[in-house]
Amino acid sequence: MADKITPRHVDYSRWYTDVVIQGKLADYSPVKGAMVIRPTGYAIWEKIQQNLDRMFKETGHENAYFPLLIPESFMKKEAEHVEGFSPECAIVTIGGGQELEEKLYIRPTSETIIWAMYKKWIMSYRDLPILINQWANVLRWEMRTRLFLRTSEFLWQEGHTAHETSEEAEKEALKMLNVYKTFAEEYLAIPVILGKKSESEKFAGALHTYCIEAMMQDRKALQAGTTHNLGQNFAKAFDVQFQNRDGELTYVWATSWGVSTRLIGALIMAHSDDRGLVLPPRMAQKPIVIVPIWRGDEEKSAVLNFAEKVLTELKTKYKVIFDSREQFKPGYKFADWELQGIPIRLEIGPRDVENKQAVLVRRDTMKKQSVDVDEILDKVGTELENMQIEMLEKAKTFRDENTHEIDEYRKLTKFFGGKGGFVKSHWCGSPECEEKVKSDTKATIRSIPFNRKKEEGKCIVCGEISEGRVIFAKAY
RNA sequence: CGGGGCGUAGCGCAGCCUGGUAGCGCGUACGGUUCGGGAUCGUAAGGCCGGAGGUUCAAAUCCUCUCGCCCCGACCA
Repeated sequence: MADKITPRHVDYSRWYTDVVIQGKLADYSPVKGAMVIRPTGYAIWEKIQQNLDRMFKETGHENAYFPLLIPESFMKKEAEHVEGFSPECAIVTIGGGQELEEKLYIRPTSETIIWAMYKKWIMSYRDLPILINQWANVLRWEMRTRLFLRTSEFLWQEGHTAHETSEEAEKEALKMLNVYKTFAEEYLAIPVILGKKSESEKFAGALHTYCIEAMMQDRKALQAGTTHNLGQNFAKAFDVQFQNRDGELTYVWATSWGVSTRLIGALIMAHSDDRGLVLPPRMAQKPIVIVPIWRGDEEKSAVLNFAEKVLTELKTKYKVIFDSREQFKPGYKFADWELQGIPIRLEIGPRDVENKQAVLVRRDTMKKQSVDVDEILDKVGTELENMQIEMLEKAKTFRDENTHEIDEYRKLTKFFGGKGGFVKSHWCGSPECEEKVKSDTKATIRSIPFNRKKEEGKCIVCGEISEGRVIFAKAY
């Protein structure tokens, strides 16, 4: 605990790891590439789950659970899918001491097993739509892993829907993208750009992949969530046909969509500072900590008495941490809770008891103010709301300040050789031009934004006609 | 898979070159003084020196093999 966090400007990557480890969010496990999510970190995941789950249900989805193990033959049915995922799969070959007749893949994603089941369940248009979500763990054998951002096993939710028409599937993919956007902005306080992925970046087996893309404090992009219009690819691979309203047999239209524990990494990298985690109030399981301060027994009882009254009042509305640990001095406690991102700290010492006040400190701004205990409930409420809003604003300002329109290739390569950020440039749509930028700068097309201006331009690489700008950035 | 680094107390490390009683800091436990920004003093507990084999009177240290982890690249949510 005495360890200091490496400041962001010294080493961003070490800073991130320090925040995660010292904030007790996660720890390295004995299994390579897999991490342990500790209670403080898991509480954030639970917040993500609670809110998204509610939003999924409000949009008509229901939860189900499919098996962890997928028969090898299923994995091989959709050509692009196999190619995309096979290299990063772990495979079970022995069960009960016996070599298995058919190998079982540990799911890297569940499209295949789910569509095998949908074949059984879908006969008629009357069986549609199916709107199922599952909360699960998946495994992808990654070469290089980073806490939360890329671990071989991770937790996520995956929605898998089946529809009568192409239009309906497209609508669903966009609807869920908007659910993700709302969640990212209103809860995580991370502004996101909605858009479509280029061919090379889309999901293996999808027609289109949509994404919400966010900027981290090192100006790199992080894909925070994706939704896919799978077209009829999986229905064809698994032969899922239904009798439509005209009595004809047709293939089902599909979507899938997911967000993962990576969102916790995004949350950390978007807001935290050199003191540690900064949580938007809505993501804090316990948004308030009270730190009583005293000298000697006499003060101790007076302070604790007073502080407990404040606690009782706040508890009517919030979950509150009351830190009366004897073995630590106040300064230590301040640092400790700052590390864990608690949005509001209330310091209560002898002076405050005398004035019937408490010192309120906001984690994001670190600004202190004295608050009368009579109005403390209101004041805390206002500050929590303000903090939620201001954190989003701050992140948005940062992103906009680091987003630039660039029209010359030389400037583009120079930009990514420097401090980087988001670049809006014209692109003709060819994979070759996209690839050239990638090999020259390591930046990729993160998004073809929905809201881009219709604008005649010339591709920044080849000079061919382009109808709008796309976003280039280095990404996690 | 390529490059680099490292395995010694819970954590971070020194000791290894030049073999000879395993050490430091932090943390932990107990006691005292402290308490408005990471306190301090005292006492104590805590080790198959990653594993196997070899050399030697003697190995954390020398030799061989092996296992694992971390960081940087190519791949990926």
